Amino acid sequence: MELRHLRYFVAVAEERHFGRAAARLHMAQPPLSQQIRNLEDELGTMLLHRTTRRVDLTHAGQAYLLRAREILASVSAAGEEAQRVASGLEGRVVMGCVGSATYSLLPALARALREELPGIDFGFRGEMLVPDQVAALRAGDLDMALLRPPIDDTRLAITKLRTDRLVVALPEGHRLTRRTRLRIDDLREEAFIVHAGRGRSAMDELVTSLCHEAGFQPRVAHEVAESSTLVAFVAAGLGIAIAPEPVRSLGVAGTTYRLLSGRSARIDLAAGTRADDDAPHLGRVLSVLQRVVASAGTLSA
Amino acid sequence: MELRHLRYFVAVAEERHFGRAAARLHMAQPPLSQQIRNLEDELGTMLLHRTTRRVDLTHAGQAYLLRAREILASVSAAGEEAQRVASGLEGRVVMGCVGSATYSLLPALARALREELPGIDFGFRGEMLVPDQVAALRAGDLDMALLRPPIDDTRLAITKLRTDRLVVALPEGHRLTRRTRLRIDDLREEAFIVHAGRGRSAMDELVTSLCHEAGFQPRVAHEVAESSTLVAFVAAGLGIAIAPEPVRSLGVAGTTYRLLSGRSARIDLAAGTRADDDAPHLGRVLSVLQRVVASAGTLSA
DNA sequence: TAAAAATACTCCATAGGTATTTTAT
DNA sequence: ATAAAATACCTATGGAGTATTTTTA
Repeated sequence: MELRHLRYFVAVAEERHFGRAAARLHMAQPPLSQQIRNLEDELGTMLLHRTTRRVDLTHAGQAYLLRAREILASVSAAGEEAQRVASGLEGRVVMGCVGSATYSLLPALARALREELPGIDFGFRGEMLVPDQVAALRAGDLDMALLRPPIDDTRLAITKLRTDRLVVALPEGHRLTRRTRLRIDDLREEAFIVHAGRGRSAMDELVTSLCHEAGFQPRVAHEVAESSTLVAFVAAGLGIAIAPEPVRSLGVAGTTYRLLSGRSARIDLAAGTRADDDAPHLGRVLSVLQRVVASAGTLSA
Repeated sequence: MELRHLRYFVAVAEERHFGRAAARLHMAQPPLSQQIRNLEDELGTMLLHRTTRRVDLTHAGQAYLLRAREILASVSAAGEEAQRVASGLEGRVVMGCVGSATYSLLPALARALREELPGIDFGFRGEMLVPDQVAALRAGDLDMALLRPPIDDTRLAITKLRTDRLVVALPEGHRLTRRTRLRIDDLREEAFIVHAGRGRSAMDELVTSLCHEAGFQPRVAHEVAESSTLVAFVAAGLGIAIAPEPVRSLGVAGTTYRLLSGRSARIDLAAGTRADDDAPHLGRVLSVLQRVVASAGTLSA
């Protein structure tokens, strides 16, 4: 049994004439008759009812014609699908995102990806902490993660996407809101609200090191798991927080932001994948990602 | 592109080793490598990543493996389906039934058919009048009809199933209920409730001819479209009706039945199909039908 | 009797086999 | 050094062509 048999049978069934079917198949009539006979012998069932005047499908032949067409279409589709997979136009990506980019970047990214790579099936998980992203990537639960370096894991490939400035989130009416820019030293007496998870996040490490540089130990008032909670706590007057500039886009009432000065008051956004993951579509996803990241998700350069 | 290519690819993908795959396929390794290469050339996509130590699937290969397995399974399934169709184990039958057999015969028949011919897809339409059945058969809306002969249409094939006795349906307390058997002549003064539709039904023709034999014209009080309505009208005291014995199984409160004597007080039940319909499953359906009809649907021989 | 499918045969393209080389670990 | 795939070349099965016969409407 070969696809040839199906192609020949479909031709004869459609033409209802061996001669015309043979012409359509660019072959002579006798070998076509022979192949159809071989097919019927192999199936153990007559598919055609022949007279010299007319070729008719038997009931079995009618059923087989439907299936044969489906199979031939599947064979073509399978080849095309393989090509799309190879060229990175088809595939699945589950993408994780740190809290600070979840609300600003992820929606625009999801829209752009669905529009520009419609063949790729996306899953998104926002508000993830970096250590969880690393574990999920390695476990295969994520295929790509938008995270905050540094990442100390050689099994992951990290691509830097952009650098975000840092802002201080202040409750409305806070005394520091009178200033347009703040230095880290201005926060010496403040209560800090920080992220907490199963491990230290890059953002928290940075905040701690910035304070140490300025010669003080930050006073941690609350630990929260999500950026939205962080901002809500600030709005509630429970303390202040340092965050990447994109959290401004959360726009929670009662919170004001001020840029933090200093060369080191910056944090990178990067994309992480498994270093051994050579899925062809990841390259395409990454290039869309780089373009979207450059144009959206931050309010200034 | 032939099924051979898919079979070979599946074998190599599963064995992850050209040599073992070739052994499984009862062939030598070089022609197997050759065919896989031909497949990849035709698809324009690498499916396997070869080293001398390991054969791995590319991403395109992984996608293609799934499709190839599906296609090979479809090919087998298509052959088996064709055989089942040819042997009458698969197909579709829409079956019509006259009102007088709808409630007694049809449920038992449906159960038996679904049990004994699970591969066949059945549709049932009960309470049909014979002229409508004939038209529906010819239009292809029905494939088989349980009807009351005679049928005067050479394009239909009629198979007699059994002969039903006739009963008189009487309102409870009617004077004739004192007798155990009735002659047609006893009904001379009664008001008749008869079937009506787009044409005369066999049952009505028979009632009229029985009365004429007895020397009177039946007085028709009401015309109804369904057997259930007929019996309900009798129960309501609107008249009497003559019907095939199986209508007894309707069991409507307020109606009593008495057998009608006489050699001609009988009517056949038959199955009708299109004479040119040679669908293999019809024979199987018909034989189940004959067995069910013999054992059920009538209260006596 | 005429149109079309089935036979009978012939040929050659290519699937498959054998021997060997190349390659990556 | 070795296991395994690729290459080169050969063989032969069977798919396809040509000529003819058979069938039935």
